[in-house]
Amino acid sequence: MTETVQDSRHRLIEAMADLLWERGYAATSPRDVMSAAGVGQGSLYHHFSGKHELAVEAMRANVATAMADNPEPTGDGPALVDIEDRLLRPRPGTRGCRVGRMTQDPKVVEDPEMLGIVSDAFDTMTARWRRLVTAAVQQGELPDDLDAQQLADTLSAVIQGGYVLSRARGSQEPMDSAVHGMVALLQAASTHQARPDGPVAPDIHPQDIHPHEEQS
Amino acid sequence: MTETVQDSRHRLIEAMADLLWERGYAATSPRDVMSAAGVGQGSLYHHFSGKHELAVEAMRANVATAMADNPEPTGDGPALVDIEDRLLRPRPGTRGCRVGRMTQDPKVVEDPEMLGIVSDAFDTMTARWRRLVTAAVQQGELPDDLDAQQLADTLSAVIQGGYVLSRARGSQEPMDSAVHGMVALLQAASTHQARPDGPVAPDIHPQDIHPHEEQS
DNA sequence: GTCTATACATAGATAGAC
DNA sequence: GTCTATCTATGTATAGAC
Repeated sequence: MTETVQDSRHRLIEAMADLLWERGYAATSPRDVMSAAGVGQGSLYHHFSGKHELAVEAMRANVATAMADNPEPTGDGPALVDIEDRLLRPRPGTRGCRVGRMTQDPKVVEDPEMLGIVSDAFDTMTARWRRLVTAAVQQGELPDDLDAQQLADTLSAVIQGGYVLSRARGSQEPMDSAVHGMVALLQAASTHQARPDGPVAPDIHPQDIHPHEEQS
Repeated sequence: MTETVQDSRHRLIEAMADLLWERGYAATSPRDVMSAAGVGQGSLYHHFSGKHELAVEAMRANVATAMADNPEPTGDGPALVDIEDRLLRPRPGTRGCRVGRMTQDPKVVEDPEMLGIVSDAFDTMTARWRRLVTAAVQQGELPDDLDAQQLADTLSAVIQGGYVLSRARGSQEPMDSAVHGMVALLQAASTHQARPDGPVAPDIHPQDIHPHEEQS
């Protein structure tokens, strides 16, 4: 709006977003945020009603970042390859997931507004997985008796669980191991045992294709 | 040791164990624990040096509970069935995992003693999964090019991620969906497409069978 | 808009009576 | 062994100067 575009406000949101990721909501104090943002007491309570309102803004920012890191698939190319690429995308195991982390904070889960942000984010992410699974089934790359919603939840869970394992061991290794195990299992389940290259003819019944129903 | 066997001490550990599960370490205050245990200030600091020492004891108790809920497999019967049974065991999705929950608490992860307890627990759990996978491969129920350690991490991750999804949505459903998706994928990957009943002859190379190397 | 000063509750632990 | 004060530091927010 103004010329300087409320620099302190942005700094506070960025700082809170990082601290939410690193320590969670309950363990982050207003003082921590102001210190990290390099602003005084007054700025926080001028721009926000308090810690809660600032955290809501910061949580939305973290969700936006997570979304951008795992965007809606383009849909050209074989879907199974898209699934594998998505699984193998680099992820900072020991730092944890910006969004999934929030689910362990009782203060977040008890708050409808904050929980809603997290819940919607997972709905969106799972929907992206589900469309990829549906496409892979339609392209004949996965057995057609697989339930797309279930497998989408499984794929989301592998990622989220990978973060938990990596934090428990203080190492990136379990995250990488878990996603590679999932890739191997998908390939084992694939009806096309070892497709060398080239696209696949969508030779199976084109039934359940719902390309856009993000969120709920 | 004594006759009354330190009732307050046990009550404190039980109360702390529940609160660690429900709220985590950082968000649980000594007062909360004493109140839940129904004891006064003095008891806690008589039996323990402070919150940290009590939490360590309580964390060990939670690990023991989690272990007992998912015991070392017996090893008779088809391993793939054991894997599926273990996946489908009832789990309180919205409450989260007593052990995995700890990994999101920076205070826990930064503390070598507490992190060690959690880390060892995951090592043990993953080792149980790994032996089941190895057995299933040997019995010819899963393709022998699967990496047992990787798939074990995947299985652990599905459980831990299921908890995260269930807490995000405030519903048991995603946990159940995720594990069912994993079961379906395992069946799709199974080299025995639909074995009606009866045991399986272990007709494949009996090579890599390491029955006992719990922990590290 | 941003700062410093202040206020009040809670976290975590200690002191000392019984 | 267990209790009730008590203590210091921090969390969270307000007041008011600039």
